[in-house]
Amino acid sequence: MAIKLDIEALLAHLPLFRSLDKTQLVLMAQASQEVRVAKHGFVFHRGDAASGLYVVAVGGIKLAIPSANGQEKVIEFFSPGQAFGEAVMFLDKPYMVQAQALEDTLLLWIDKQDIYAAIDRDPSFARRMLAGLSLRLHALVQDIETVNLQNASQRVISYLLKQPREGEHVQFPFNKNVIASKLGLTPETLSRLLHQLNSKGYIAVDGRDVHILDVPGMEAQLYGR
Amino acid sequence: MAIKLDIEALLAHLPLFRSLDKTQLVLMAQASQEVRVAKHGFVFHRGDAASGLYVVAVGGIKLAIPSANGQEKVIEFFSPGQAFGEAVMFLDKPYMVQAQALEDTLLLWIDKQDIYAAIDRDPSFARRMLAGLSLRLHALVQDIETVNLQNASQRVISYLLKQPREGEHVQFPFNKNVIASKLGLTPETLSRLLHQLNSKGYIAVDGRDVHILDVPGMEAQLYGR
DNA sequence: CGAAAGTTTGAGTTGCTTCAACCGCGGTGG
DNA sequence: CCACCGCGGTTGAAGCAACTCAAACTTTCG
Repeated sequence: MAIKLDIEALLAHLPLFRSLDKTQLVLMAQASQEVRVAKHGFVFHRGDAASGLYVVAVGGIKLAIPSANGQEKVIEFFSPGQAFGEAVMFLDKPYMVQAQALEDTLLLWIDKQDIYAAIDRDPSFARRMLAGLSLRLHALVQDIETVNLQNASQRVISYLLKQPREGEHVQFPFNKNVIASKLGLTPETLSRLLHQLNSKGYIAVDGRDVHILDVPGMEAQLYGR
Repeated sequence: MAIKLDIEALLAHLPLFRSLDKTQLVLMAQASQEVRVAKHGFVFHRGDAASGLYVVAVGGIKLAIPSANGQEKVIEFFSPGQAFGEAVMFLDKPYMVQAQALEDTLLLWIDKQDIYAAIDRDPSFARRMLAGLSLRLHALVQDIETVNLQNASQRVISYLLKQPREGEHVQFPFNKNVIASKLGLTPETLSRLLHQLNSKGYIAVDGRDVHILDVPGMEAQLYGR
């Protein structure tokens, strides 16, 4: 974990900061702090006070809602270049989710005040921020849609089809039990459904590797039956 | 539906516009247009292009995701003073939800460009906008929590406890039908659960009127068992 | 190489839905 | 004025999709 990084360069190609000019970028870079979190380590817990936002530089983060009985519901994943924790920052509420590292992760942390300053200096930064939040909102609404309007099999199918794929090849980025939670399923159910889609000839499963064989057939499942 | 309204005064006490000074308020009022929608009428459908935001002046609106088989999943309700449609405005995507009037409703519509202009003129307006979106996001995450982590009975209980109540009295603002959809239940299940909570002595149901009798007992249901 | 974590498979259970019938009430037209 | 319709709501019975529990198998990693 001894990575030396050029914060300014890193920030420069984040969507969020792309509109900033050189001067502001330098200010932002100065304002940000490195945070290192080991795999399975927590960035924050539910109930913690929010005083800034995080940007993933290296690694991966999952946001989840913890439940009483040790369960958790995964809300979203964040990979390098993505920001999280911005939403709560603008409210004066504590986090209602927890953030946990899926692998050894390097984050940048930027204080609320510095973000506010950037908003005041540059309206187009405010717009980017607004667009970012809107995107997040959009994704959540989609999640609500899948959980409420689609059955287990359809959820798996739409997840697979939504994954970025090279050719017909897709790979699960994390443990299946984390994916299952994101989809609102138990790991057992996910396993069974993958097996089922496999034997129906829609996909070919091999561990975390999946080959999508019949896109039209799968899409048909999302509407018919 | 022949209400004459003072747009400026109306806007003035919306949280969103509260920070605007007199000059800007006038600009905003000039930019906004009245839109009238009869009960059950649609403000927009899924797939429509979004080019501005709406503020409820009189009446009530529900946002919902339509599904193939004529079902729909209710996402949120909006009452006078609340704004909706802002999120999609910042993205260049069509609406993924539909907005329908729950009663005869009067809306104000403000064009995207005018909102952008206000953001550019006044950073504190941008902040309010950000806070508004964050709040929306927060609510959605809570919904995801209830749907995924609580059973049907707990969902009804938390809904009842969340409703604004005068003394111990609560009233369903709409058809139980619509409430059920918001909670991710069928109307039948909602009816049965209300009956059940009634006979257990937690509440007293009379049509749309509910008396909350045993708050501690209900809260206990959210954790235990 | 061994322990721990992740995954699959099987069997049994259940919470909620579905389907269907029925009730009560408000509106409407004959 | 009353019969009728239609809609929102309730109640009952039956079904099923997904979960729970449990055990075996596989991969990961110290």
